[in-house]
Amino acid sequence: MGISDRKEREKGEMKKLITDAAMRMFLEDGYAKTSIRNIAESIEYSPGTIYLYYKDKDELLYEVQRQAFLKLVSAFKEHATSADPLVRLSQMGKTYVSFGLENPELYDLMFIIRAPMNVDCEVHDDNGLECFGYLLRTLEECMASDLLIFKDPNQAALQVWSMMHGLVSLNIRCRLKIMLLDESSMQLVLNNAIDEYITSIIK
Amino acid sequence: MGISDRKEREKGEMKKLITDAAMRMFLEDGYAKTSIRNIAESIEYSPGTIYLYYKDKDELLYEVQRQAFLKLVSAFKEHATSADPLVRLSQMGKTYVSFGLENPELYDLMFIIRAPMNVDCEVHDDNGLECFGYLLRTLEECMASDLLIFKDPNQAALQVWSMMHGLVSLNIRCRLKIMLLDESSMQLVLNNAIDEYITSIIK
DNA sequence: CAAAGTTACTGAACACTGTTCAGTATTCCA
DNA sequence: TGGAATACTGAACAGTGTTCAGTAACTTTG
Repeated sequence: MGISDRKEREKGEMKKLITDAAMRMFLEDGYAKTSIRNIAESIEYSPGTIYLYYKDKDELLYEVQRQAFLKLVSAFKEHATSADPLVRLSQMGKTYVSFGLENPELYDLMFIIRAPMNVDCEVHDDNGLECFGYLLRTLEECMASDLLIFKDPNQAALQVWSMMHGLVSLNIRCRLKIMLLDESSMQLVLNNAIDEYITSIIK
Repeated sequence: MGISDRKEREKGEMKKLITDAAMRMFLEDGYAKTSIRNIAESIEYSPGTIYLYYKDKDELLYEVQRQAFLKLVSAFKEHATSADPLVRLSQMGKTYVSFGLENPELYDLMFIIRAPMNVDCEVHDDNGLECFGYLLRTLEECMASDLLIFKDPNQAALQVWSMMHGLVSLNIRCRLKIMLLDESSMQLVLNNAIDEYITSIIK
């Protein structure tokens, strides 16, 4: 049956058409300001059509999230490659923070917003699991050589991630304006914070 | 003129009536799920009336934010009172995280959400300045006795705050579900993280 | 005390939002 | 070629923040 194969393929292409448009518009204007009608208009379909491929706006978000986490993993694979796990940890921190500052809308939908329509706090597949695993393995490698102050790799991951997420999210939400830094020195201050933090957790 | 005095007073009372209702409903259902119509209904006025006292929904948010920061300051003043600045720092960390976990919707509107209607990243008065000052003074006191590893109090505040905010906000947004902890052990893990972190920044 | 002026409030209306679904047009298979 | 399956539409529903002409109550003035 070549026809049902083609149908399958076309369905996939349509889903991709939608998520690509969604990704583009989420990146540009953010999740909240992008409406289903806008997405439909940009791909020249009616609003109803999108619901034939995605259950609701949240499901569209999860799909874009999935791709966003792939992007983050790629960034890690590109910039956090040192054989030395301590150096790699530092590279990961800087990669993570840069990723957040360079893609604020993407970071937003990955880690900050809550999808407003449905019930919160569901686990969404393996979104981010690979990223977390990447961090966990690096920390385990560090701790195998007794290089860090932590007792438990999960505790370590929690703390490192919290620090990096704190830096990025407070910055994205402009809560650091309270410190009266100009934008140019911000990147410097953040990098300094990462370095200082990594130093402080080394035994 | 006693009449204009009364008018002034009545205007204040009306504003308080509105913000009290808003605070109650934001706390219960969150900012996004609370509509102007709901607030109006709960105080038995028409939706338009609210706009005679507050420019828009954001201004209502800022007012509630102001009160929320007062609450946080009170919590500090109640639970972070040790004369020893190091102990006080630890108390502040635990108070901050508890505050976040016990009032997630309040924490949300203070530090996480972005008001969706208007332009972002404006500085909103002195919201949170007192809280930040409280932290800064404690850190300065610690550093005056050369107790911490930091070089600059502002850098110190940035890092401490980022860590605490990271812990709370990742938890509130359920991103720590990836670590597969049950809810009861979460508070323990977080407290442990705070202790470990404070220890790691002591010289 | 009554008329005029001021103020407080209303609720319909506007332009949006996510979502649904009866109806239509197209494609597929017998 | 006719009937079934599929793909898509766009109007409609219930909700949102916000505005504003119109009304009702209160205050000041003649």
